[in-house]
Amino acid sequence: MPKIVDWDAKRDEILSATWRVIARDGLARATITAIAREAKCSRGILAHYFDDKADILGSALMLSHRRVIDRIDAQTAGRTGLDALRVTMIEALPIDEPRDLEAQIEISFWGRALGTPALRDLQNTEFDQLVSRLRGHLAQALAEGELAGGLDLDFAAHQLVVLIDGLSAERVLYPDRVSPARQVAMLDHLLASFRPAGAAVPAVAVPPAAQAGA
Amino acid sequence: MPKIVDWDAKRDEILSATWRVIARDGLARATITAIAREAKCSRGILAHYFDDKADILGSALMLSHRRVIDRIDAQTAGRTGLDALRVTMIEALPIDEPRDLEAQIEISFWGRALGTPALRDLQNTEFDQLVSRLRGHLAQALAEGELAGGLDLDFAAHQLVVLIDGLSAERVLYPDRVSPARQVAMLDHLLASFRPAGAAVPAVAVPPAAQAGA
Amino acid sequence: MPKIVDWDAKRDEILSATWRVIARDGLARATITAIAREAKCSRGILAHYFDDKADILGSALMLSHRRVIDRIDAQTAGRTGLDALRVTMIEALPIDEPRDLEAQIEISFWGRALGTPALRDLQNTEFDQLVSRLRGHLAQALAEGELAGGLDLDFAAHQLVVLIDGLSAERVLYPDRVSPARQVAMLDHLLASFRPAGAAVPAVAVPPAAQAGA
Amino acid sequence: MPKIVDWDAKRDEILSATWRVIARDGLARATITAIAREAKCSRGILAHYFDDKADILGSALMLSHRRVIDRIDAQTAGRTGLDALRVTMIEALPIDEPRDLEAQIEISFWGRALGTPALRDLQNTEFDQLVSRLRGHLAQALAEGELAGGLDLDFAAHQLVVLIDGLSAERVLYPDRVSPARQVAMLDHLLASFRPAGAAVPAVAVPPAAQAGA
DNA sequence: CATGAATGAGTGTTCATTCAT
DNA sequence: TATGAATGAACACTCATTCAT
Repeated sequence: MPKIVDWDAKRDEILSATWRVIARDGLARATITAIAREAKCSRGILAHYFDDKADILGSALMLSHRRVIDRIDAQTAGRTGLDALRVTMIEALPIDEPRDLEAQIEISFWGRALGTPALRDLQNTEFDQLVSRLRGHLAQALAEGELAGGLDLDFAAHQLVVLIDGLSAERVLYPDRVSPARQVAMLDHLLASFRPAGAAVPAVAVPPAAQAGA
Repeated sequence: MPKIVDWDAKRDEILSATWRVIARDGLARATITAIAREAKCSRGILAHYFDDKADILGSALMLSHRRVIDRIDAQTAGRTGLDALRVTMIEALPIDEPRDLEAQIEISFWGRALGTPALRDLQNTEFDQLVSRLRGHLAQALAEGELAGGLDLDFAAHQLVVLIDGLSAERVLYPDRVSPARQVAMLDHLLASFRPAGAAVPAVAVPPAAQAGA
Repeated sequence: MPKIVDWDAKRDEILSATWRVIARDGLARATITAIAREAKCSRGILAHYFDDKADILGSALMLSHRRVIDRIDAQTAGRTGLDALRVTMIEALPIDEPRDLEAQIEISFWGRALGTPALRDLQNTEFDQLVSRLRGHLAQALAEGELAGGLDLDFAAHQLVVLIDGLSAERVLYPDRVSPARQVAMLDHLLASFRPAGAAVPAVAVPPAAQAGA
Repeated sequence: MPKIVDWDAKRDEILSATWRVIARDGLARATITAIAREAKCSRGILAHYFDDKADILGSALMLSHRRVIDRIDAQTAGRTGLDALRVTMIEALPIDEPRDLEAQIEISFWGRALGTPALRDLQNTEFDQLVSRLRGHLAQALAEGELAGGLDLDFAAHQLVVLIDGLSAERVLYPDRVSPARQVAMLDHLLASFRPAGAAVPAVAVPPAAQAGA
């Protein structure tokens, strides 16, 4: 059914245009007109692919989340324990341009979530999903003896999420101060604190983006 | 003689009303009408105390920042080194209701800062101010032998700021998941990583708010 | 296929409504609401056809000028010298109802031009255009021996423009005192002063409007 | 009663400030606030000297008219016939800076008069007053044999008023194109046409302002 | 007398949405 | 399926006016 493919492709195209507008001008200026102009289509056409503006914005946020998840799924395939955990975190951090865009979208929606219960629920769901992934990798790492014995897995998973959110916010607000290398260094600093005392930190490959941006 | 009003008090009253609207309905719904209704005054009177809406919102953000700074100044008086550092961090974290409000204001403005250069500049200035404070306390702590010898002070100060931003965002988005006790625990986890290996962690008084909210 | 509308026709319709409002209520009362009501459309639709209110008012003035010019072009075709000059003047004077309307529009904008440089520039351009037309006809008339030898063409052209402006202002302010016949009489009085001493004044057809309104 | 003098002086001071605002920013921007700021007093004080804004503007226009009349009275004292007529016209033309200001005020109100019957009436009264003065001087000149026998006095008086209005409008809109000397030249051109054929035009003193601005 | 705080109506403008074509 | 004309509500802001001090 090529029709469906076209339909989804058109939706994604519109949502990508929405991202660009939000990242460039801010969520407050992401009007229907601006999105339509960025997507090079008429305003009315948006109503065919989306119910209303809230649907566009919500879908844009969900698409952003889904892309991160897909990327994490692709990267963690075949990996286990701390290795999988670290790769998951790397994919969630804004260490290159497309990930910067995702972080900008995410932070833009945080403020709006305050007065929009639907957005809060959506973000709570995403939060649960990410935490449970991280906690799963942590549990596996613990079982494989990679972590210190008394580590509180819930606490550790939460620390990781807080690190993602903190670094994402900083990266968006002060892009020059939060280089990819620094992000990875903070991640590794936190991961090191999870390991048993005196454990040798394994050499890990620094992702290309983090090298380039350092 | 005209009616005497306390100009600054009236301004603060309007800005407080602005905070409440932002925290309750979000920045996008913080209209002049909503602010005037919350402040129990007419729309027109706002023009007497502020140039325009941008002035109101910007002033609201600056007042929030100033209150945090004032509180930190009051608490750090007479303290030095890691003690002063920890107190500074505690005052910057959303561990009770008024601090929650400040965090909500802050996160609300993050998204808007994307498309508003004036806001970006304002927040960059605040960032510098906070980092230099934290770094000052760290340098003093290092001089007093409280920290590990090889500690990178800039990196450590940055980690602290990232922790504040990450916890603030989480607290605003998922208030039930980020208890005050957990925030303090994450702070102490990070501070412990700054100390020399094997150093005894001094017993610190957990702030009342963190106890109550746990 | 979307609804087909004649863009220019719709614009002209709105501008005509604008004229009526200005002539009836004055430029100060020519609000967007009043114009929309006169044009029997919503306020929002005006934004589809014009950038903003200044665009509406400026376009209204330019359309008025253009209609005068078009009329002059039509009437002067095939005429030369003093004959063309006189016809040009007749078309620029408020000697019937549609020309009265144009004069009202024009005089209304004079006051606003004081504080609006864009309007001043627009009117300067129109002034140049009219003066050069008049001077061209005068030069031709001089070449054909219709004028007194020592006539200062620039001065004469200026006198004609001053007459138009003076009669337009008077007609708008005191319509009952400035009949079409009187306007033509003043025009012919001035034209007679351009002719060689003792020259016979050719019989000219008084325009129907001037007869009717006398 | 010095109190009254002060009161009138204060009124005149406010009205002069009103003139300056109108001439600089246009009638549309002549707000109560702008006038109060120009007059260096509070907004509320204006309510003590005038009923409302319409009273301020109307009074400003009337004061402008009264000053012209006073000046004409002073200059025509002891003069008769064409001499008095010419002096009257000179005083009514914008040939120096203070008279330019009066012309700007006058033209500004023309547009507003369209939608404001009270202003129309006021200006009609002024028109009558000026025309009757001019006609009186013309009648005297005719009686003294200064004019051509068949001259239509009403028509001639009207021509003079049209010249004033036309030159005033031109001077306001295109100040550089309508020098004082040119204004006087046009006036004298018109006056010459009133004289008997072949009559010698008496040498007249060109006013200093007209000389300077030429 | 004089001040300036306060009000509320009115302005131009932006915007999401609907609907006929 | 797609267009864009049209609507009406909401917005920030300006302003003349009133009134307590």
